[in-house]
Amino acid sequence: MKNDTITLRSDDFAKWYTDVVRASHLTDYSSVKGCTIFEPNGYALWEKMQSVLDDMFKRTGHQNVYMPVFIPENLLKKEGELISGFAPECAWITQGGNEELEERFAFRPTSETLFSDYFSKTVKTYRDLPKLYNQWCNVVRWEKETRPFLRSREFLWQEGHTVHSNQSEAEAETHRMLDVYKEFFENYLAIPVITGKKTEKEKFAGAEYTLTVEALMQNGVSLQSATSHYFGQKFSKVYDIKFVNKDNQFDYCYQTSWGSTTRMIGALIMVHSDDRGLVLPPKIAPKQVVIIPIKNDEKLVSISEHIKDSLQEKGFSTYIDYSDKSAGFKFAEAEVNGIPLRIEVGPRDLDNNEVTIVRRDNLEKQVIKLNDVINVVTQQLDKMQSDMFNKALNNLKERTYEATSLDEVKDIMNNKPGFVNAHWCGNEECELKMKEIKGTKSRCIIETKDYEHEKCIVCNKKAKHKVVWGIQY
RNA sequence: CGGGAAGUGGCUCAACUUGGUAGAGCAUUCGGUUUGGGACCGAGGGGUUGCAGGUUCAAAUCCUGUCUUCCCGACCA
Repeated sequence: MKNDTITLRSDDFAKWYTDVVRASHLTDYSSVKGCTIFEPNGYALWEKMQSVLDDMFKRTGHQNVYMPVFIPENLLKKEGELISGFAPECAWITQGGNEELEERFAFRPTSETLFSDYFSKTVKTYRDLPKLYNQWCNVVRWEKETRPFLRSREFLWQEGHTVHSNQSEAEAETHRMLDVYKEFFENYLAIPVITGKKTEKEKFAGAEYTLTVEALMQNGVSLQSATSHYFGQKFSKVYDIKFVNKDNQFDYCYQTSWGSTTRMIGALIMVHSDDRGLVLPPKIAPKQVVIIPIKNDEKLVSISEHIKDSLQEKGFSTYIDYSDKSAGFKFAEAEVNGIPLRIEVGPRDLDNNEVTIVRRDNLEKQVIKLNDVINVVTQQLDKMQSDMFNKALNNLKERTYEATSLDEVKDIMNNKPGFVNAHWCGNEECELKMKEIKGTKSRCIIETKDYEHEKCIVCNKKAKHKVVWGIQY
């Protein structure tokens, strides 16, 4: 009998998603709405993502810091756009011990204000610049509707905050970090993405502009997966981040921020997983290989251990399932947990000096010689990584459309939703009109000149942009 | 925040309509046999029915409130 039954993707995608999250023991619910417990499997996955990203940040010259969780109301409110964007979802601390606080504190929903306040104290001269900081932390946003990883009241993330002496350097940083995210998504998470600028309506509160990484889920719904913002001097003027430039003049800094969250775990699930549970790309799977002795037999176990040692020596994260469950149970469990490769060590194969190796993504079985284990594992993990990317890329291509009328968009979104490329005049009313079609929103602006002789898909007036549209999670 | 559904041992659910000693399967523990797709036999343990209040001789069951989860919309990573 099965422990956890997973709803079929085709029956109910949303239900399937939460079933996979639970069945693979990534998270469990806590008693506070929208706050989940990261179970060992889920936290290991986050740690792996952190370590890869952190390494990429370090290689691009960033340093980690840590800011407090509390933001005094005054500090938060200095920048008007930011507070109007975040005020509705702030959690406030009003009491300390038994004393009512004179000024309430927000639990950080994002830390621009804290970083800006800090920069205003520490940046004095152009020689102090740039400052390239990042912090790993939790943030709180009091969401009304919640869903594991995709939308929760507390979530884990990384937020980079940088200050520069000039605009071009800051803008270059904004683009550079977008590229870092893109590389991370494509090379590690095996998720093809589109990138571009958000429209005014969709940009981050307080940013001059927002660059975004957008991914497409198996069901054609799009997910904003990471963002990089250019602030110009907006915050530096409000928070007084001044420095003396080379000409001995005061100038305000140019700032950026960029972030990615545990939502990426949700993307990973919705892009790759299947009706049996989690499917993880090898480069991000905390455990890459599981060895399953078919019987609890001394010889099988010692060979399993030998295989494990040699794989670990080569840097593959490997473990043996020693439990005395039946073989079938262990297979199923490895599958629901998304272990990329499984090696079955059983007496039948062993008589021929062979083992069976099974890939999680396509469930293909291969009987191989013991001597070939390392080669085949190396090869198959590599192949699996690129196969998963290509499969996701095919879905993306299949679901990318060009449209010139609202009827076409309606047709697409009702039948096989995805990314719809269409021209747009730049007016918010037309964005809102698109939203009436199953909540279709602009994902990002495509950098192209091809709008020049085109008309807005909604109002038929002269187009200003070509935009990717999609239904969002 | 609107519309719908649901909360009963760890999990999936039954009993609720018509109030009257809370039940099953799976999981778990012990013993044994097993082990190539979620094993089998035997014996145990585990629940003040989400929480709070009300109605009643009596509440899992009826009423009110509240919290949490799921699905669908409006808002955001």
